[in-house]
Amino acid sequence: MNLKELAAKLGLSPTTVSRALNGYPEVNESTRERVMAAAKRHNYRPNTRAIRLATGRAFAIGHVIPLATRHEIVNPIFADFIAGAGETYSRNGYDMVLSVVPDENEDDAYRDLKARGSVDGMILHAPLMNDPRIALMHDVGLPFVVHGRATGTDLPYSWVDVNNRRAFLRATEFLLDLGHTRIGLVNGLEHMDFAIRRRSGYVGALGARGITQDPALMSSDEMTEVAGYRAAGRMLDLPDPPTALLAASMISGMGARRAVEERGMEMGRDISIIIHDDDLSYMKNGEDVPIFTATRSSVREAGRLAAEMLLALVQDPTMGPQTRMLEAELIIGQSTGPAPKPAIPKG
Amino acid sequence: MNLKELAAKLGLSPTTVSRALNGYPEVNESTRERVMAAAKRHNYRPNTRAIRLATGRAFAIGHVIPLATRHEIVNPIFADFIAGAGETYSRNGYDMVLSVVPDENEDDAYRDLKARGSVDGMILHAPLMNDPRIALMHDVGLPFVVHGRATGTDLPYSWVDVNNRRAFLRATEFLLDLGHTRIGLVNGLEHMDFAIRRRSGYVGALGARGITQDPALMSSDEMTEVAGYRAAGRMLDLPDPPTALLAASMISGMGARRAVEERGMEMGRDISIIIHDDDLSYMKNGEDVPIFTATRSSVREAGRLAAEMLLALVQDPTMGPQTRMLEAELIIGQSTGPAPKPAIPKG
DNA sequence: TGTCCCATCCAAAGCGGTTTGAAACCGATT
DNA sequence: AATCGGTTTCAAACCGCTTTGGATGGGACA
Repeated sequence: MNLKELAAKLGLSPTTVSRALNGYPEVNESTRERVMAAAKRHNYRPNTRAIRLATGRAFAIGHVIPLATRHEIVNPIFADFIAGAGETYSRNGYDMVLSVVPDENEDDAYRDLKARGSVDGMILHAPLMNDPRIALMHDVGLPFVVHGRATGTDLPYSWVDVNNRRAFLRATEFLLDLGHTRIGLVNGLEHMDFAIRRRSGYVGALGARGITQDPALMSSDEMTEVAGYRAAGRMLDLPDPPTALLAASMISGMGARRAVEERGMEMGRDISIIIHDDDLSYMKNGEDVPIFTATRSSVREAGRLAAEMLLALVQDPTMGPQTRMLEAELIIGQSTGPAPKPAIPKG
Repeated sequence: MNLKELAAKLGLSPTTVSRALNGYPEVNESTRERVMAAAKRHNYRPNTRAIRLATGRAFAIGHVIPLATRHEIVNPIFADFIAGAGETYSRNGYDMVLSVVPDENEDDAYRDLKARGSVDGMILHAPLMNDPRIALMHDVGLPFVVHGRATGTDLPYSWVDVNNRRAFLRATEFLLDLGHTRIGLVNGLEHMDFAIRRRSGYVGALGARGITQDPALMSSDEMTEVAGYRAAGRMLDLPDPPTALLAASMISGMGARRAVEERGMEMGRDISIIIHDDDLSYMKNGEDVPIFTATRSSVREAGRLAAEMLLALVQDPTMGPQTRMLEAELIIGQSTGPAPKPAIPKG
């Protein structure tokens, strides 16, 4: 059932039917009702392919997912972001198209989506320091929103981000207040902007208390369980091991916990751990009592907000760059406690 | 730059240019080369919106993601499947459109995607027992592939699935061979087909050795860390606790591990754990030595295979239902060992 | 009664490709 | 020179919708 057939059945022109369905004023209310009723009765749905061609709009938002070789973006965090964004899209009648491409083709993917007219806007994931994609997107000329920020870029752009620096600053201060002075950082990859900011918060807090940073207590790797395990393990095996750890994610934290428990230590007593909790639906930080003390900020909510921002930009491209900073909460769980007294009693 | 402009520049008709670019035989080779060169030079990309309308095909595959209220599908396993499938799509010039909808609208979402012509085929996720979506999809009339199977459905359909029953049968036998007789099952939700099959494998293996099943040793819940923790904890606190556990996923297993370690036990010595490992990119089961003994089958690979199967079906709809059964490997890790001698010597 | 203005509806021209049916061209054959 | 078959090209219709630019008709007003 298409527009023409429906119009014929009603004894009206396609023009009028189209207008009636799309709420244009120049159609008699009784006619509109008749059209609406007939549309429902015949289960008419306008063909999106035709709408897209006719309007020149795609009613779709693109997400490019680079694959594998450089680093892996398809992680649980990404999944939750997508879920949040997708929710917003479908509520607004937009499709979400994911383009999974080998990362050497990433630039082409953005250009292609634009040139072939498959999307009206895009979300940029996992921005790096000086991320070249910001310039690329300006060149491409499609509205876009970055999930995160790209330090070093001087071009304007819209973003939604967590205040990563402040989150890790506060987490570090919290540990310092508990008497910890040897604090290890199990960070994400530090070519990623968020990881740089987190480190800056960590370093800043230490500096403010006059504690000099120790490179042996700072690691940077993928946010996987295994990487967290490895990094934590290395630090714990130092002659002068940390009494507290800061981990980049729930998953890193689980790895760290494995390393801790493997060494017969107990979290919250022998060693304190704070993680950043993205509030993933499948990886909740415990139930009533949080497992980990954590800086928490829902990445799903970030997805929703980024999508809303982007749709607004798509609807009104004259709107200038928008920004939205989310603050992480500091949630106290069972994984932190006062710094243990040194093993060799000092008095 | 569109087709008409390009044709004008070349002094050719749009027809010829279109044919030249699409490899039709009725165009002079020298003309084709001239056209190809010009297309590249002017960076011409055909507008997908127009192609879609003209050909009546969407060049896109749909995935419907029901949201939240019933159960949560947006999990790391899903993410990896999507990554695998997406890879195949883009290699074949197809888009992947995700439709994230409140689950009470799930049926409408399938119908909508078809009626509005946004996709040429769909993948069905997380099939249930007697899943009504199989009938729905037959009604909708688009090619589709199910990731998993739907026990109880008598309609034909294409699927890609892991041999879940056999995997859990073998895992259970492995534990029995190690002398375990009290084996707990930390299963996924048992309205999901894969969970039913796993239980059937587990029950089957016990039965074959004449061990009567104990309802207290069988749990069914979401595959989250917390749920795994809770289920394992409950079993461990029984007067007659299990000496081994079978967990539904890496994440459930991590929860189980937490419960185990919280009780001062050691995995592989005091209690054996086998998990099902979907070989998730962000949640590898250790490095050289696996953390958990596991039944392993890459869900990402399943995504690739399902996508390939679907594209074949889309290209040739007369092709009958296809099926593909994947066997899980049994990987020996550090989490299993012989059943501990009973605490109170019996003889 | 004739005009004018609205409210309402419609024909037709896009959108940017694909595809059908026919025309133009060319060398070969009679 | 006329005919023919094959190759190459093109004009125009079409996909299913939106949107522009009228047309139509009826009531208000002079």
